[in-house]
Amino acid sequence: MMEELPHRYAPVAVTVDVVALTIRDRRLQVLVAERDAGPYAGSRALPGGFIRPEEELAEAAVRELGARPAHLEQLASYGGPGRMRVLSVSYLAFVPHLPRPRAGAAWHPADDLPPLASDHARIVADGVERARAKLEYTPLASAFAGDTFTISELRQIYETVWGTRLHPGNFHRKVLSVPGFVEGTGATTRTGGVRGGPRARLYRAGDARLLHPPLLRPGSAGTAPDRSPGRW
Amino acid sequence: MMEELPHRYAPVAVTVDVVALTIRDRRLQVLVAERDAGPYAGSRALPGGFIRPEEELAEAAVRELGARPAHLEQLASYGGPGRMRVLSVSYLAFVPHLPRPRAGAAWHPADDLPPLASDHARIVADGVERARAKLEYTPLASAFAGDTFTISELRQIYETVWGTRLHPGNFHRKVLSVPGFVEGTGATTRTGGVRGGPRARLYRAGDARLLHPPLLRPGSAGTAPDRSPGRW
DNA sequence: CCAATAGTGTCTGTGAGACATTATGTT
DNA sequence: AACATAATGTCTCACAGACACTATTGG
Repeated sequence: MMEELPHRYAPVAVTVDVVALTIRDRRLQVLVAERDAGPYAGSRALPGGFIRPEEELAEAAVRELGARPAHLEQLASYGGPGRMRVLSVSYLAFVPHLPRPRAGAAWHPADDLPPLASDHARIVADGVERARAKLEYTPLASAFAGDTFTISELRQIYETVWGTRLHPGNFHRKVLSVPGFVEGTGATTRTGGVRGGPRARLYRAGDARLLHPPLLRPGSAGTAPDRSPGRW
Repeated sequence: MMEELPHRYAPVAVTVDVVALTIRDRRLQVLVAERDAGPYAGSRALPGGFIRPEEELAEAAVRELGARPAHLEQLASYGGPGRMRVLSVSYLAFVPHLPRPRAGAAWHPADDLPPLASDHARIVADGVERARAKLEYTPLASAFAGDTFTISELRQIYETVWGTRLHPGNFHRKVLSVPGFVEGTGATTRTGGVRGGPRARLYRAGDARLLHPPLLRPGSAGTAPDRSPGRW
């Protein structure tokens, strides 16, 4: 079925902006691009750009990111007259390791960002909060890790994204008790920790897509998933 | 700063489509509009239309809905080449009572919808799932009720949206134990239930915006095989 | 009287968190 | 030797769910 192009309505320019998160130096970091042209030239902004006629929204996000993330999901759309007829569809991406960012882009700590164009700072805040909530009830923390990882490495991911310390023993038992969260590889690390300790067992991501029961953020007051983008 | 209109990029037509939910006849119902013009004339679709230059996205959603909902939040955006350069930003609305739908629109049970245009059936599915999740950790169930309501009425809302039966006694105690969920009015219903029983106390929505601890859906918890014979 | 409902009490299993313990590594 | 870490065990508290029970209303 073909939808006729409604040219009698004022057209809108649609961009895709990506909140790409990784963990580097034990900090949650966001990919920030330098704008080399346009009215915001010289300033910084999220990686993004105008969508092309033949591509899906998610494809545009991957193209603007310049790499295939371990996880990608839509965040929200931001429009309104304050944006001069530019509608931004934002995406959240989890990127493992430290891929070298494409030219003109650099990682910045999520809690120490430079000034960003438009309302991108708010988009980042929405993305970080979404990421924190996602770790509670999905196994996506492993999207920040390599193919195999130890329970301690997984715990560090949680601690970094949530900004809290977690009890190592309880975390260990909890992760292994959730079906499908991780599965053992039979292997262990080649050496103990930097400061000693036995070799840790290596795990890979399991096949669960949701965690039952979830790993709840400590500090009982406070955390609830907020999937609603924008108050209106 | 002014953002220059990037006319060198192919423009896109942006619509806002609303998944409006209410509870009628103890069923979750969705507002469906008749399309009176355009390529889908005669078919049904979600209430929606093209955004206007001077309005916010949420304003457009309220305008297309034709009424101010008790709750409104953005759902997601749907684009891609399969939609012929029409990008749809969808919204989820909770509507209390049974306001008379505007001309050309009618309520349909969410689990028995007529064929809808484009991918609107999927948008409805996304909206219903979002609504179910929202009831778990927000007090928004009261958005389906009147100004005051009984605990039983609140429970019926949960049962209808979730499609499950809930234990009356446990639900009662749970709701009253969550701070800020409901607050008593001091009044009671004028009569008992249709089939008897004492007069129920009336409550109004409290000031909490999040429920902690949340009301979890039964069935989602408990990975172990269901050992309880009595199913509520 | 009978049935249905409002509201409360009580018990139990589960799980989170605090803390302890043992084994195994590194410096 | 000293210490950090991996992994597991134990205890307690909170809470969800099952179940019981009383009081109050309509038919």
